[in-house]
Amino acid sequence: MAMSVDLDRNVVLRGEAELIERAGRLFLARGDFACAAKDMNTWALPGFREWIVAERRRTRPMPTAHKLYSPEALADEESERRLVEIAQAGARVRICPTPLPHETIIVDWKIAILAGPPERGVREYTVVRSPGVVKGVVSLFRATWETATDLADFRRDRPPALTEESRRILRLLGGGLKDEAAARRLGMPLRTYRRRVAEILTLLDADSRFQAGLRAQEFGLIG
Amino acid sequence: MAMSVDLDRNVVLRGEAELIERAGRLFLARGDFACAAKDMNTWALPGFREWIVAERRRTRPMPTAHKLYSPEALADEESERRLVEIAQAGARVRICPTPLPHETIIVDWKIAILAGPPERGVREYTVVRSPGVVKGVVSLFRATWETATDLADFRRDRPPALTEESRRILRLLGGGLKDEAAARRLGMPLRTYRRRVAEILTLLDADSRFQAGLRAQEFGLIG
DNA sequence: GAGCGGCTGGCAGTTTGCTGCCAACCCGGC
DNA sequence: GCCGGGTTGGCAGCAAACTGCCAGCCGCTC
Repeated sequence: MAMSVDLDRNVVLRGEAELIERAGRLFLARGDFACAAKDMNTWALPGFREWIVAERRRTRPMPTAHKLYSPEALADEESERRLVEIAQAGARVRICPTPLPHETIIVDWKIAILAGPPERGVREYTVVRSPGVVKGVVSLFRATWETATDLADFRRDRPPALTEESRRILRLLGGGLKDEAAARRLGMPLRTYRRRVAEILTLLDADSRFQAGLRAQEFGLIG
Repeated sequence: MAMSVDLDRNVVLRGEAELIERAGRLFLARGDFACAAKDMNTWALPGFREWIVAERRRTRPMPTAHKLYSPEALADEESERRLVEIAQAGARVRICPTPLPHETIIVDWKIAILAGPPERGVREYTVVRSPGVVKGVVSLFRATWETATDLADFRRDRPPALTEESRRILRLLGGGLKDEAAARRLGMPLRTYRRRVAEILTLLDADSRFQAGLRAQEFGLIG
């Protein structure tokens, strides 16, 4: 009896497709949303994440999202930018220096989804509803959250990882070249060049090019 | 005999008005123009300098001007900016660490004007035409010129002296504020704010605000 | 092959920043 | 007071930079 209840409450799903099919609606919960992961290489299934984000944006009031990551989530330029954009979108993001499990998601502090490592390309997801287990997971999450540092603080004194291209752009900007000239020298259309510059500004938390120059020099990203 | 020749050739004039009246035309010589002074506080007579500059700009080809100053010429923001503008206008400017005489002007390497220190507010100018004396002055000038360092080099690793206002503007720029907001916070009209920013860019040898941010941080003008 | 998602790059409209012009003002000497 | 030179600040035109839009392309999976 008690066992069948547990079987019912804790479901094991294999692969993202099955997860979405069987538990997708969970992500639309009106309540809070917490998530811990070691990096940004998750939710590979195309389009689904965007769909969730769009749905959640519609909800009023927008539930707060708590995101906890290992520093690996800032390892490359693209990941870091995504993280920054998540934070700008209103999520509370923290970085935790200690290793995190592959992925843990908590919906409304009532349901937990624990993801295992990929096995032969397929990841295993355990949807946990048992109040006792969830409570444990939640308190673990909360404890880790408390010791973690805010994304903004963490990034304040740590230069972003930049691609070679970005560093080249920084050098051209530092040379005082106009966008037109810099783009030409890189053999790159103006529109793309400006996209790159805008992305770099995001990574540097800069609201203006002046500020970006400041940070770039501060982080020693030039000479 | 020889004495009267020398009297004729070396004229002593008192005060700038007399200098301009009796020797003003010398400054319009088509030939080269060299000048050594310890700072920029010279040629106080209003308008005259501008007149010379305008006249010389008309001459083709424009004679090269050699300007030699002590580091005091960069002591304050205004002097430094004027110096930079002189250099941008095509004059060759060098800074000489050793003390320079009050002021020495050489026209076309043929006539020298030596200015003494102000006595009771009036400065004494000696216009020298004797070839021997001029030759001596010229070779002195040339020797000093050779040991002096170019303005650009001198300024490269030396932060400009900034007023408190300029530093406040730098902080606002570093805060990522738009011109509109920054000007409002300083209680300053937009036009004036932008004038100040442009002046600061000149002092920092920056062609863009990004570059200015770079330099400002490099010189530690922010934190 | 078709379908899909993401990136690209041109266009155009907006914002932001830059600068010449000029009347108004301030401040010194006379 | 007057004058002359310098600074100021509004305006307007221009240059530079930012951004939304969207068609087209690339790489991927099915």
